[in-house]
Amino acid sequence: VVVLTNIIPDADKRPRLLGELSHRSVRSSECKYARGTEIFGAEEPAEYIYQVIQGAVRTYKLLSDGRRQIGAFHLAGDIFGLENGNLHRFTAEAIVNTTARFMKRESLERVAKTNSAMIRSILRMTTDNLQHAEDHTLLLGRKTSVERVAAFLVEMDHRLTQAGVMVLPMNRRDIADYLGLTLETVSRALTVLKKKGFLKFLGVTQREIAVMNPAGLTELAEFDS
Amino acid sequence: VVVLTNIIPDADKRPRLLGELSHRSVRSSECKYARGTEIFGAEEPAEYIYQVIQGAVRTYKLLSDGRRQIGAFHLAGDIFGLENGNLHRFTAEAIVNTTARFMKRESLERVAKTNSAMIRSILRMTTDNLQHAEDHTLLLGRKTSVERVAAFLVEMDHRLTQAGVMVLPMNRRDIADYLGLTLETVSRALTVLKKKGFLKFLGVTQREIAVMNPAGLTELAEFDS
DNA sequence: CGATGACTTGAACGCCATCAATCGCTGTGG
DNA sequence: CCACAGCGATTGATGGCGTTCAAGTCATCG
Repeated sequence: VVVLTNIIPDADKRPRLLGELSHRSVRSSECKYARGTEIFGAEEPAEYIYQVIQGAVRTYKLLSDGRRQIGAFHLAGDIFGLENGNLHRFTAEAIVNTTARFMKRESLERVAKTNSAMIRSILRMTTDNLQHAEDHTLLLGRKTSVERVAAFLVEMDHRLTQAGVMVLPMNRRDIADYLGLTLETVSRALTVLKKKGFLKFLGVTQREIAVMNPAGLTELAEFDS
Repeated sequence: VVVLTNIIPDADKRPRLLGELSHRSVRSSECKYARGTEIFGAEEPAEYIYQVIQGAVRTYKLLSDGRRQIGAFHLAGDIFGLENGNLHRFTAEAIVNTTARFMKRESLERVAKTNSAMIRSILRMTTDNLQHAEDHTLLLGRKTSVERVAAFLVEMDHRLTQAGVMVLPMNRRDIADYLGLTLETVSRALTVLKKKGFLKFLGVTQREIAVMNPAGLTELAEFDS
């Protein structure tokens, strides 16, 4: 499944891609994953950390009977698979055909031992993940279905809208498993928002969405306080 | 509300209390909070970080209409209020009369600038918080009411059972707001677990609980994979 | 074209929320 | 000392939101 397509011997020469993590002594490689394939599994040794170059990734946990909770979607530029223990706590899968860069966690830790800027970067990313997870607990614990979908749209709007249109890489089931709902409920909530005039479907696929009323959507999403 | 009771000029002399955070140049103080009082509010500047010496603390977020989601309970020894941004993301309140130690965040950061062991400690604590939040999203997104209450009991059993009995510091509403339920549903779930013989109420208050069947409870709680 | 997958929509059900009554314990004041 | 208010908790009755089950549409692909 994993096809190595390129070896980049010196990450430092392509500074923008891994952002703060770039460091001359950390080597990284690129790799393509077909739609639907696993990148790493929960409880596997966390040998690498990853950055999405192009495409989209979901990270999730499963219960024994198959119930799934997606913790986050990772889009171009996002880092995922960063663990502090030795094992991955989520399974990661490509949502669409995806290119990811990866680097040995070991190398990162070796650098972090002596380079406090690197530790800071890792801390910063961990904190960002924490903040996202905390906001998500409020959503999952206390928001209604329409509020959840509105919050999802606001989040995705920020992350992938270009020229007034966002093209969702994930299907309704993924959205549902991210929001703690069923795909039918997600669909109904989208219909409600469409009827309110907050959004429009553009293409034939129902995944190209234009937000008509960002303020209304944000208010509905019931963010903090 | 905040009553300063003690100034400890050199944290290093009491190494066990602040654990990994102990450092000779970080000064900390102690303080008592009466049951129900606020320790810090969401969106306030994060001037201090705290450790529970005795008692219990809840940290939560609110929606505009009063819906509340408790993110975590903090018991003796737990650190809370650690932020990487400049503002607190939760409100913190004492659940019962509580003694907490606190120290200037600024001092901590000053030490962290040159002391990589300190950054590591902070990273470790942040990671622990992240892991807890991630497990909690699975619970809130996908578990049934009885599974949630069972998971809560397993968690609390580990953290505060002594001599086979745990004495919960929080009331049913707090538990409900932690689990994304109502207090009535929590009460009914506890009744179900009692009737199954998994637990017993001991005192007159319904907050002293003995777990009769930890394995059964853990299975019901539906932890990962 | 038939098969398949993604999505929507409808109908019925069920879990949990809501509303309400009751119980027991605690503390307070007559 | 006891009546009574107040709080925490349980229990019951009812209702509603989201789930489940099912049908149907549309686009894609063999």
